[in-house]
Parts: sequence; structure tokens; C-alpha cells
Amino acid sequence: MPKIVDKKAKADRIAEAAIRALRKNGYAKTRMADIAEAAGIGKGTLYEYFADKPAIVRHCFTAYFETFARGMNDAMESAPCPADKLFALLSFALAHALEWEDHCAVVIDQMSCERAEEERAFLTGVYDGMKALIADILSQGQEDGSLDPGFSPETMAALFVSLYDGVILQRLLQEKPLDAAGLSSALSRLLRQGILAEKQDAKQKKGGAPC
Amino acid sequence: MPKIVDKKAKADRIAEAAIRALRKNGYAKTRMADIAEAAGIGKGTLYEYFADKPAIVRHCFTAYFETFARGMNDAMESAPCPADKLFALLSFALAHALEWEDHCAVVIDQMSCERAEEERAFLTGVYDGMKALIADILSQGQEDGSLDPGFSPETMAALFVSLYDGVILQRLLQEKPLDAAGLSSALSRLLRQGILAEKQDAKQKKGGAPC
DNA sequence: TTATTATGACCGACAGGTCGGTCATAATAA
DNA sequence: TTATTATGACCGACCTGTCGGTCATAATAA
Repeated sequence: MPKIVDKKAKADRIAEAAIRALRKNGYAKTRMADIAEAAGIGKGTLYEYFADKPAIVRHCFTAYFETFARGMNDAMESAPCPADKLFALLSFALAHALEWEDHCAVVIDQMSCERAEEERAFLTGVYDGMKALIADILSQGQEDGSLDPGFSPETMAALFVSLYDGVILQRLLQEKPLDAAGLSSALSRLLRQGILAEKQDAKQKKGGAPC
Repeated sequence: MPKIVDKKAKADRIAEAAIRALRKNGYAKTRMADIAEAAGIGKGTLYEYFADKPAIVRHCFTAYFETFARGMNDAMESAPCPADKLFALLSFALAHALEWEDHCAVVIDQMSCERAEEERAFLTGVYDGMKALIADILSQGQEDGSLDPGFSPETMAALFVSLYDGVILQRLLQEKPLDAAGLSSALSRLLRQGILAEKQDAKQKKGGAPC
């Protein structure tokens, strides 16, 4: 009888518009009216699809974190040895950040601005998982002898995660786009010549596959 | 006549209280009343010393950026060769971040939350200067042969700055304190075995001074 | 010494404005 | 007609910055 709308799909569309608005001005400065306008609907309609402002952000994040988690898993499984796993992870993370640029920005914004304990805990969990994953790979590499045994896997993992965040943060501050290829190759060089236990003396510049 | 107060000194004291309050809840969620309370003065008095909320933040930043700039200069001049300069810079930056932890947090908060063009431009300038400085050192190192010529100084500098930001950001998200020593040594390892042109084959673990 | 006066420091009530969320009503499709 | 969806005027909580007035102390003069 009534006009039936696909609530789920429409919520997705609204969230898509919301993320653009949030990216533009940050969570605190983005009003519900802005989001509604961006989505091309009335302010009241927003509340047909979301309970409140935080709910919109949460909805925005689900797809982002889902693809991230899945991609990280895929990247890990696609590589045979720890060192390659690590490279795959880092390069996927960078590519993902590039693809989901707006979402990244809003996540960072939430990290530093939003002090709600619930949100903090969620983000902390995501990061802890990421660190644990990387630390685990590093450990494996140290055990099988492909990685330098002289560093702490946890600390080095924290360093990588920090680097990832920092790149996004810099991207957020500066308007000019990310030089993903350049950063990736610089990082790769740093890693390949830095953390591999055995260096190929002469042909070190274009080191082949570490496995 | 009335007791004459040292306005400048009092403004400093207020700013000191303000930075604690800002650190705790973030710029957007910190009310002027909170700052006044933290400083132990009335809300109206606040406006005797600062024009508005942004003015307080600006005042907070001046000392922070001054000490940072001076420290970076000192660190640079204290080291004889490019590689050592770089290590000195990075380790000073980390130490400074630790010492000015609250300020760092507020700066990061501003970077991601505050969209006022003026503030952005200022922060962008600071970061550009930092990147240029590091890129310059890297270039010198490449020219004098002490650093691997195979990377782009600008990109690598961007990577370092990002890393610095990321470390602070992670510190901000997680409540547990920064393991400065661990991070520093991990980074040092990464650098020493990563960007130096000549690797000391056997005794690579505890590489001596690069000069 | 002491009463008087001048003035900067201080304050909190309040005006003005913003923004998240609600609700009565309109529009729409079955 | 009726169930569902859409809407923007509206409300109230909250927050920033202002303003009139009070207070403590220094300067002054008797």
C-alpha cells in the first residue's frame, strides 16, 4: 500500500553524502542540517534513518572498516612469507587509505576530537588489532630468519602503524593529494634495506623478492 | 590605586591551565568556562587577557613552537655531518614531543578539527619548513656520499614528518604513555640500516657513528 | 596616620546565537 | 482511505562573548 523505500540503501546513500560533509568541515563543525542538505533531504528525514549524529558516523565507518579488515586479510594470505606479507599489508593499507580518503579523514578527526569513551574504545581496538597482526608477522619473520632479529616486533609494529596514521594526518592538513607511489617506494626502500637480516651486498638497490 | 598585575605573566599562567583543559577534552568540547575554572578565575576575567577562544590557543602555541624551532636549530648545529644531523633532529623532535605532550595533543587536535584557514596556513607552514629542513639535510648526505643516493629527499622527509605526527597521534588515542626510548631505538635501527649508503657487513647490529 | 578618592582587576548574570533533536502536518503510493 | 515517508518550523539546551557593577589597593591630602 504505502510507498516502500529501501531503508537500508537510502541510509547508505545518506551516509555517503554525510562523509563528504564531515570530511569537509570536521565532526564538530558539521551540522545535521549540512548533512541533510548534502544528502538532498530534509533535516527531519535524517532522523528516520539514524537515531542521532554519532549513529551516522558509526554507519559511515562500518563499510570502511569492513573493507579494510577484509583487504588486510586478503593481503596477508596472498603472500607466502612474512616479509612479503608485511609489504603486502603496508601497501594495501596505503592504497585503501587513498581509496577511502574521506573516511580516513573523518576517522582521524574522531580520534583526536571525539572523546566519547565508546568511540575511543572501538578505534583503540582496531589499532591494537592492526599492531598485533603486524607484530605477529614480524615475529614470524624473525623466527624463520628472514627478518633481522634485533628489534622488538611490538615496537616496530607501533612504528609502522604510527607511520600510516601520520601519512593520513599530513594528507588531511595539506590540501595537495598524496603521492602514494612515491611514499610507497620510499617506505619499501626503508624496509627492504632496513629490516631484512641479509642484505644482498652489491645489487641492493633493486632487491628482488625476499623469499 | 589597585594592585597592578603582570598581565603578560598572568596570560601565560592562564594559557598553561588552558592547555591542560584543552588536552583533556579537545578544542571543540572545551568551554571558556572550563578554561576559566582550570585557571581559577572568573569567566569574564578570561576576556581581560584574551580576545576569544582562538586567541588562547594561539598564545599556547607560541612558546611551544618557539622552543621547537630553537631546539631543531640547536640539534642541527650540534652535529657535524648530515647523517648525525638527521638523527639529532629526529631524536630532539621525539624528546620535545614528550616534554610538550599536552601542547602536541592540542596541535594535532587543531590540525584535524580546526578548519579556519588562518590556523591551517600557520601549521602548514611549520610542517613545510620542517620537511624542507630534513630534505635539505638528506640531499647534503646524498651529495657527500654518506647517504644512499637512491631515494627522493623530499619524499623521505615527508615520510619522517608523517612518522613524527603518527607517533603523537597514537599517543593521543591511547592513554598509555609513549615508549620514547623503544621507539627511538627502533627508528634509529630502521634509519641506520636503511638509509646509509655503506653498510658495515658483519657488525651491523650496533653500528657506530656514521661519520 | 587616616579619610578620601581613583582605578585597574575581577566577576557572573545575561543577551544573542547555534545546533541537535522533535513533532504536527503534508505528500505519496497502494 | 490508509499506511508510510518526508518535511521544516519549532523548542530547549548550551555556549560564547559582553557589560554593569563590586572590590581591593594605591595615591593623595588633611
